[in-house]
Amino acid sequence: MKMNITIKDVAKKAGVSISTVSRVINDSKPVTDEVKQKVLDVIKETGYIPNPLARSLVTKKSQLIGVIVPEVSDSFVNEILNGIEEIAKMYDYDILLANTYSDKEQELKSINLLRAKQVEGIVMISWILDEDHINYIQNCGMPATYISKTARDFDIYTVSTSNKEATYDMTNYLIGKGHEKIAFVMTSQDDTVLEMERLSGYEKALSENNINLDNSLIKHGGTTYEGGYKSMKELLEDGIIPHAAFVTGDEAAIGAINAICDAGYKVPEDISVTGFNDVKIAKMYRPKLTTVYQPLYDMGAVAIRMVIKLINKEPIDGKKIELPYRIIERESVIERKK
Amino acid sequence: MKMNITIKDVAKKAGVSISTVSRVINDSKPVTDEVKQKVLDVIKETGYIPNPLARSLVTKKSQLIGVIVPEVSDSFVNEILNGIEEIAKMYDYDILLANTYSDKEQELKSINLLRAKQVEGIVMISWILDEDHINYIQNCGMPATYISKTARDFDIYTVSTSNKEATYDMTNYLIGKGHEKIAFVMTSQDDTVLEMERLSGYEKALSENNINLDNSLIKHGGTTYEGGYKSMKELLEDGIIPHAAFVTGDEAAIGAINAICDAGYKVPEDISVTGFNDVKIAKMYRPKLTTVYQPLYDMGAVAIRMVIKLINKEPIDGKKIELPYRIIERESVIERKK
DNA sequence: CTGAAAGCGCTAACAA
DNA sequence: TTGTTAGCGCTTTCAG
Repeated sequence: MKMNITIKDVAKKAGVSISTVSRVINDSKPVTDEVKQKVLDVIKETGYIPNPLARSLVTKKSQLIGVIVPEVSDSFVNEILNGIEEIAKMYDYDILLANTYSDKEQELKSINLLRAKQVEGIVMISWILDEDHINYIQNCGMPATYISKTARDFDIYTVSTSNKEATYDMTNYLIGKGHEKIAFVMTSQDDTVLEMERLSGYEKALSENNINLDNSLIKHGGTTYEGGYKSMKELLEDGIIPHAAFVTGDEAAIGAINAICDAGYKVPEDISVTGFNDVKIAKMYRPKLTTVYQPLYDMGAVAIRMVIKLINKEPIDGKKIELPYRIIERESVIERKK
Repeated sequence: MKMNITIKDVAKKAGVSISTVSRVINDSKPVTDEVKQKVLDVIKETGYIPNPLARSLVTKKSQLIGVIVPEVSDSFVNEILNGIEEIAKMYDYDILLANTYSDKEQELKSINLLRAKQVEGIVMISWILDEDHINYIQNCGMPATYISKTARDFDIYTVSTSNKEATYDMTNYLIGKGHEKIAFVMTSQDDTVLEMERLSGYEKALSENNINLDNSLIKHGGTTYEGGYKSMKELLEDGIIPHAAFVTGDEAAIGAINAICDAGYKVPEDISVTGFNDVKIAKMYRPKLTTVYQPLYDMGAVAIRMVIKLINKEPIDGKKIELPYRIIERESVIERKK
């Protein structure tokens, strides 16, 4: 368990040159079996580990990928992170993590910071994406993927699920269950693209079923627990009692359910509620949450795989990857009695 | 936004030697204001960023700290991670994350892997700690802190909260509420130290109140949601209906509550339940969970700060840091009617 | 197949 | 105060 054994030490001890040692550890060039074995023995004996810093310096490959996230403790984020981490390790990459707390400044700064740290690529998760982000990502001079619920219209690599369709489907599902007055609690105001995609899915389903759009049913509360709670509370306090609430985030949905319960109503008996993402807690909460399943782990896996491919200049089929979603029926929605 | 500008380029452009440039970027040695300004200008103009790899190679400081965790998506873990990340950044360190999925092999391997990656120190979170871990940590040749719910008796740096006392207090609290038949659902069998500490706290409280220890009330189900659910289900199916259940983990506690509800009992009316950790979900679930608060963020912050101090050979007061805990009374425990 | 030597970008003596 | 130079540990020509 010593340190500081260098390639030199190994070379000397094995009676060969350092280039030969280098060749065997990378098997980059042919080496006689005999010599090879000898070197291998010495390596094992001394416990030599090549210094990746020195290696990176010459190869210009740091084996590092930067991951920018709003917050590790967000369940949407950390389930994705699991996928990122595992695949990265599989390809011998390490992850440099940057928490931004959804601060745009921080997000932009992180890109530079990570680049300075010599990462070879970047995976970014962010709730909100505007032109500054796009510019930064496009000009950062290295492979970058953006994991999002949206961003289909920007010319950057993204992995996502189809929001418009998912929102449309879920709204339809709710309508199919007899609900007409459907509250829609979504991300905060500033996220224009996601906003539009989701809203259009919601509106489309409504109009196809000849239900008038009622703007007072739409809330921009954000996707946090608190946001969901507050939005629903406001709705109820304004005397608006929807048949169902479609909350575009599981934690927010649970916040909404709690707000409903605190106001003396019952879920799903009085008001049905659905979430989005199918995060761990969706199964743990009671009533179990009916929600839109997204393959979070896979989204992370695909995104990191994409940057690795980009780094290695492997062919990629398309800049946009959309992963499938599906509605998971659990207990928070029931048929409305008319 | 170009790359590949090196210290040489800056030196040439500023008409000085590279050492002078090095001096101004590190302000390690005095440089004439005039020259300094000139260099600074060129740096700004070219957008030069020093290559940390090259720097690390010579200074032997990678500015990297390895963090070994069972799983990022565990809420106990990621709330700690927030603290680690933030403080690390504050001291200009980056985090190399290693997920182990609680596999001992992986944990041990990760220590070596991270060392190979030239991290200057390690923070490790692990549910279970045995002598192999201790040996590895002690012999890894670099500063390491262990964040745990236990490990007071090992000669390594740890940050934790006092388990025995917390368990004792919570048990007493439950007894004070009139509960006598108190189920105790804890970590899985193999975690001897934590096991002992917690059990002894539980037993102490019981015996001081003249309540006989009933081993059939003790379950080693682990701290996952599933573990808690299963343990409680088994208990109930064995015809054991406790007055209260003390589950040493919030997610597991919620699992237990669900098992109780699924069996047709009510929480807290029929059975009171408490958790441990006060993780985010404890406030989100209904009934809100009565639990033992632990300063998770602070635990991470303290641990990483400790490692950084160790790296810089700053003085440290004691190898063991115990952070305060406290019982948070919410809704999952009520007074037992006799 | 193997070794010598150059150099990755930087810091840190050592001179000047 | 500044420049020159020798490495840090490694990979990679280039000869042999």
